[in-house]
Amino acid sequence: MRRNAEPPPRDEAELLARAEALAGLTLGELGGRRGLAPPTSPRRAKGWGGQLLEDCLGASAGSLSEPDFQLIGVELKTLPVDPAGKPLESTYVCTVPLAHLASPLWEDSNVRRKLARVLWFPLVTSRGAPVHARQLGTPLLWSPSAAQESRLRADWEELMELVSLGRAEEITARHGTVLQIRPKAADSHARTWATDAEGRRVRAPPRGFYLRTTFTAALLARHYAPGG
Amino acid sequence: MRRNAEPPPRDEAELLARAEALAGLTLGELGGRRGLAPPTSPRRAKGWGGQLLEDCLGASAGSLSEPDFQLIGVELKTLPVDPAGKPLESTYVCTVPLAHLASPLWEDSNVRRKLARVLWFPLVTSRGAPVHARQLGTPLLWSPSAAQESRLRADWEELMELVSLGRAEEITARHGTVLQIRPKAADSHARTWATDAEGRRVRAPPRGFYLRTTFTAALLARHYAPGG
DNA sequence: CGGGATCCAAGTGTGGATCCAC
DNA sequence: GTGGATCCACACTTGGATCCCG
Repeated sequence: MRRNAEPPPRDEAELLARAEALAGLTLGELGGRRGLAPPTSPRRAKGWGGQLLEDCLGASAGSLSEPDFQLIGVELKTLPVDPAGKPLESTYVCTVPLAHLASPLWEDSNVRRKLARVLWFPLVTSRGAPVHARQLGTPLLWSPSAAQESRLRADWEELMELVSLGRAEEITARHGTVLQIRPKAADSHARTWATDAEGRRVRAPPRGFYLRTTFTAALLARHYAPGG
Repeated sequence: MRRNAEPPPRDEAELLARAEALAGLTLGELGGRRGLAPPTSPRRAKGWGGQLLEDCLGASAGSLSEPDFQLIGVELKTLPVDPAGKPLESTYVCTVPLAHLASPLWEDSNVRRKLARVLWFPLVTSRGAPVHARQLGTPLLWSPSAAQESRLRADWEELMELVSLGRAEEITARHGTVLQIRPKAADSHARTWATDAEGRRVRAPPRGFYLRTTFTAALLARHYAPGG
């Protein structure tokens, strides 16, 4: 990837215009424009669509801990949906900081920063259909409503309190109503540095924050539903 | 590399025996034993000989900040020499910690740890000869004499005092009588984190500690010279 | 159905050093 | 001669996510 990437968009209007121009294309067609063939196995296609879109829309290359579109502060997220528009998967947000004991503030959190402004790109994914047939829907430029941010914040504070106490091991994907914590690693053997309840540096599985499908489903529904 | 590496030696005697059995071989012959052909361009061969030898002698794979032979606490260093046995290059020891302000102690330094016990392997390198013709000399298991350690320590303390003051930028390869600091990076654009004179985190070129050739020449001479 | 497990690409850092222009 | 610049391999990390079995 990162071959012949587009220049960064200068403002949200330009980004949205570019994005809307891609609606309706399949990943096969989009890849063809850049001379790239989608992986044939779905397992090997994880992330491929998202990175292809980044190139096509001019996201800054490999920006670390920066929004995908740094200049204008927008994060790009593809969202696999079924033909009815219902999200099929949870959405990864960012890694969970397991090594810092100090109880952090929502205002300073990566979750809040990442979700402050998002360009959602639905990707219509039919069960059993090949990767190249996945089809881009209509993109949506979004910021959390007050109610949405409250829910995110409540979950985040509850989860991070456990993390700050060195009790991250107790957290499962069942915690959190809209935001959850799940493994985020190459495999279950991966380890990163964490702080345990006694303040010692220990090895623990890396984790990530994810948005539940109920949250992204509601978000899409508010914009695309008849009368929404 | 790391293909079919040998098991680690159990003690210094076993390591030295294995090493001595390789004396006289060329890199071409040694690589042939493992089915590996030396790079044809000298530029692309940097480090190749050293890593090949690690495999042949059973060094622990990719051990980070650990001696090459962890079990027995020995570091392996190849040393390019001319046909008369005189070192052709300085010897890289370890990276310079640029980010920590606290003035460190020689006793805790990586330089001291790395050089506490070294298996030196001369590699006879004739000017203009191809990589495969470089020939292993007689290995030497070494620890610093009291006088050698005093010199290393004096240089290290002088250099690290400047580093601790955030004045690493003032250091050139001209400092130090036996130990020097030089760039250690993919290229001159590389940057790592450092602390400046005002205590701010800044970007700076990565540096390494190197032994001057005068030091390694004297070290070899003491063992191999007639009457040494 | 969804919680736990996994997959790819690319950037970064470290360890192995020697190259080469001035 | 040698100070500054460079070269390769590989582990690790992060960012992009979706897979898939119980």
